[in-house]
Amino acid sequence: MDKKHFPYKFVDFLISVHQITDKITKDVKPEGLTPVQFKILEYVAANSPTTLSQLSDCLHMPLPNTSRELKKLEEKKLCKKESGVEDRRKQYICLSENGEALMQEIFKKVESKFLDRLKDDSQKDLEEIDNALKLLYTKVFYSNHTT
Amino acid sequence: MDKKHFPYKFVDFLISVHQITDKITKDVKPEGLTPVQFKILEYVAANSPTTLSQLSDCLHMPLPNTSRELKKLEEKKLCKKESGVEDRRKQYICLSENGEALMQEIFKKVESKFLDRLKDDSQKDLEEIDNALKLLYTKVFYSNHTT
DNA sequence: TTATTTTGTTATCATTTGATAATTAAGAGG
DNA sequence: CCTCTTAATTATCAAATGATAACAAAATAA
Repeated sequence: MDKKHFPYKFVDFLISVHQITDKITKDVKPEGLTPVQFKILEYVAANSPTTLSQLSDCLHMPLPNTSRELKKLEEKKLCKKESGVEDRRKQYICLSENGEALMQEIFKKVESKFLDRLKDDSQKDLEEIDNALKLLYTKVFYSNHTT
Repeated sequence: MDKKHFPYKFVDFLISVHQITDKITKDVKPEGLTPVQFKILEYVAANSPTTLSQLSDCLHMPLPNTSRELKKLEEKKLCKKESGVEDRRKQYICLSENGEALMQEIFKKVESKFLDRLKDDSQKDLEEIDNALKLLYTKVFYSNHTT
């Protein structure tokens, strides 16, 4: 297979995405949550239900710290923890009702800020963008839970 | 304009990109650099030359802290600082030779890890992906330096 | 049964990062 | 000249995060 390298660089793309996302999410982040706590909420929102170990693995933070931060999130009534039935060591983690509401509101704001950036684009442009998002999502930024 | 919302959600895309990128850059990050310091290097690599104020603005960190961390980066011989000629208050910041080399090596590794994910794709797929990256870059994740 | 592994908790300490005030130096404008 | 603003530095303290050890409880294997 002739794998000549891309004319376009992933790194450029990633840095750009990262910068814009940072800028947009900046004034959307709720008060009273530390960055790490927000990261956890984000992860749980996208991968619910999950376990402490999985959280710890995927967010690259030691289990004791994950446990500590999750405890705080429970105290803030944003997360729920529940022992598994088949394996009672495992703690299954979900967002609470409050947590769901919070994250949905935040996601909605982010979504609308991005759509604002596209307000001068034609319907055709929007469709192209939509297709590009889908394509990259399925072909590149898929997550293989096998590793 | 009929701005019906996208079938595909930006937030899903962003979270996915963020997770994959995190995973891929994790074992690429150099020893002896704190996360913030790496973030600074990344920014400088992409926006060189820049100033302390700009760094502070874009990375959402207070100027004194930016100054402190940059000083450490200078001590590690990864950044250079130079007073402006027209306005001698401004400090223009670039990567040093070492810094350039370090970041290029890291970017290269990230790049190749992404290409690894695509090793089973056809040439046609790769072209489509390349086009999608370009499209999103120019239409969505462009940075307007005007704000 | 006993030993071992997995999952998570609690406690503790070091490091990193955030936040703020005080200060210096240079430019802008009166 | 003097005042005001901007860019950056230094110092300091609080808060968040990282890292590690010791422990407990449930599953698994011997």
